[in-house]
Amino acid sequence: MAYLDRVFHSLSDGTRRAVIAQLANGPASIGDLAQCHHMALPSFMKHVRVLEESELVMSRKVGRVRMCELRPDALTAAQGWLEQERRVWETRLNQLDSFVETLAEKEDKHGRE
Amino acid sequence: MAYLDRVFHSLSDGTRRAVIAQLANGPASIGDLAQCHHMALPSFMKHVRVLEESELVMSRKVGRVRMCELRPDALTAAQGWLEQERRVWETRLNQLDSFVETLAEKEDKHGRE
DNA sequence: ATCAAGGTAAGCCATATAGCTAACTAATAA
DNA sequence: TTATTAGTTAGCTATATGGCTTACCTTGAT
Repeated sequence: MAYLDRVFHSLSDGTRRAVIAQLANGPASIGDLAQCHHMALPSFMKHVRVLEESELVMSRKVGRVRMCELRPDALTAAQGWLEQERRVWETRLNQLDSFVETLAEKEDKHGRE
Repeated sequence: MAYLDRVFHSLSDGTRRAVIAQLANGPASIGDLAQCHHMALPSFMKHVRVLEESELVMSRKVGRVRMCELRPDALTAAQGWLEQERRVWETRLNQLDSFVETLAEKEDKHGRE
């Protein structure tokens, strides 16, 4: 699976988006996260693994608890893709606009002849 | 499934992202899209359906061919979510920064005492 | 040294996904 | 009117997902 596939797949789950939102406010342990989403620990581990594989989150063990935190550049790839596509789209719309405008001008001239 | 779930899920597939990129350059029929991705028509229909259910794409039938086009506001929801999360994250970092700075100042003062 | 707590591994289950083929429908071209 | 073309529906397969439980391992507290 490609990198962007993993990123967007990570984001496609409400629980994982909530985790990201939560981690944006500071690190948390797996236990904390699981408890506050009313989910069994192993279930939550999977989410954390997905988030790590998409490089949105990183974690390390301190004693027997694993702390998770958001990666600094977490969302830039996704944002980058969206922005680029939007730019292409808007550029095309502008071109269409001016094309239609040109047409209208010609129509106009034609009308006046 | 929630709206954002659907949107990000749509974007989590390379083929669908390619379709979006393609449609940003103008409308296309299902047949066109399928052919240019070397895929059977019915397989492609599923992708188009997913894209429509996530409100990224709309389509209508003209004669016997179905034309697909990007929705004007397609990517704004996804962009919005990303931007907001990023803002939260950066705000927190700034606060941390100034907190550390304050600490450093106090340390400094303390040192001079 | 022992026990509790937090995490991890393994494996079960129901559902969803991404692809396919084959059969059907509806619009167009000959 | 008959073929051809473009979509569509139905159904198959293999794999992935999101949840669970149960058993195990490590670390920290008593």
